[in-house]
Amino acid sequence: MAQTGGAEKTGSRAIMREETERAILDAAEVVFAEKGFGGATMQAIADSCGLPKANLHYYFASKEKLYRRVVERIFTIWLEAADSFDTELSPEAALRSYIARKMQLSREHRYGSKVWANEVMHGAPIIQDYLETTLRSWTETRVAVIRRWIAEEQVRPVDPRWLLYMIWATTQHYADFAHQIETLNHGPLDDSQWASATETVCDIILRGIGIRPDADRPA
Amino acid sequence: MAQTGGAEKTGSRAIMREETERAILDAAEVVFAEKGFGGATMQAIADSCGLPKANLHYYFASKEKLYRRVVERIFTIWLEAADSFDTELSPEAALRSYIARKMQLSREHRYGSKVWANEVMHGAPIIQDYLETTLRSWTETRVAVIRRWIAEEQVRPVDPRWLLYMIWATTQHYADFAHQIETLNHGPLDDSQWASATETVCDIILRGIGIRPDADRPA
DNA sequence: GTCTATATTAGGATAGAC
DNA sequence: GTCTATCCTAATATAGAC
Repeated sequence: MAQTGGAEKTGSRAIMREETERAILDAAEVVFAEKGFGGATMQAIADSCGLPKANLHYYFASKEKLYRRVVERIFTIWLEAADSFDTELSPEAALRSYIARKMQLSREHRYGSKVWANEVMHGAPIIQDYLETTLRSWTETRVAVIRRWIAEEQVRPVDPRWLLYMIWATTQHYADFAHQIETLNHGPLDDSQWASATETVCDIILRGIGIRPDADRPA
Repeated sequence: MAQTGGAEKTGSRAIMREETERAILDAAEVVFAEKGFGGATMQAIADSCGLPKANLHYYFASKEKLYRRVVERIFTIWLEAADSFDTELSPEAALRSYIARKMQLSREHRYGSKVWANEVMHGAPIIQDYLETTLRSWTETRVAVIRRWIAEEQVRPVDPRWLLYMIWATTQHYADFAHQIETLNHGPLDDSQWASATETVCDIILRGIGIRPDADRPA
């Protein structure tokens, strides 16, 4: 039982703690995504990671604190993905890599996306400050870049905000509405369907803002 | 007090009942949208429409039955809007009117949209049958129409499903993520912003699928 | 650190007077 | 049909043994 007294490995107590916390956070993310904050129960989360309910309260003082940690973890992942919108690149390259990354996130972090969507839909009680600081400043820099592209006539004149919202909405839809998509698809999307959807989203948006992605390809 | 015994107007009892039901449903829609099913309480709904909690149970046997009625009412509104995708029209006219109608719905029925999004995100426990019947058949007819447009070379070859998901996602985003949009916008969108967003969404999508909306306009 | 047992409160639902 | 008072389950949170 390395759990109780084991100090045979360097820092094993701290590591054990982190591993347990991570297991709880993983389980909580799924339960919060599927049931919402109000519908989720500590019992369900505990069952899902095979711990007694009381242990959750040992690691996280309250349901709300646990939820907050889940949301913060998701925001971090989103922020990293946001970097793939590289303002140094051409409009086509920057938007393609950003959209592709967001689609990948929707596939790999469906539950995180749902928790985020829930949080925003319910008025962002926990992460309002992130919206007003980090997200706002990220958005403003990208809006400025898109405006520059428009001024340089690399992109057709469109309001950059509506463009960004379209990218967010479309990519996140594949996570948040996965259940609806899978119902219509008679099952989960396979690799080629994900690739096709990503390609189509890129192409429609790029052409939509006046970039011809396959201008140099044979018709 | 026409409420108790009043028969002085034709069918007043039935009318009173409908009015009360409607008031409860309206309040419930907002509370379910803002808190989710699990987070919503009968007390909050009762307070919101100024009735004692017990009256809600007189009109709706359980919280779940009330929720079901709210979701069904929303689905009806959505279905009517779906008719604005008129398969007789040209691709441009059909898609423009459909997108515009969906944007209008997002503006006028923000809470309904959120309830729907919540329901789907949580696995559609209540409306799974609608997804499998009504929504699926509606989708299949539209997919067929778009395929015909593609065959006739009126539309660039894109998978019709990804196109429909993009339209749904983008338009519904303005309702479901209204809080985030309003945070970034320092307040609600005004009339001209809604018009501009609608126009931009139409233009990007139409151009994206190979239709030049302003081909006949002066540059 | 882990787990069993329990305190406490919130919330769905109902009984019964009016 | 409306409202007050209440029942009862479920869920958060904690106490305390191990």
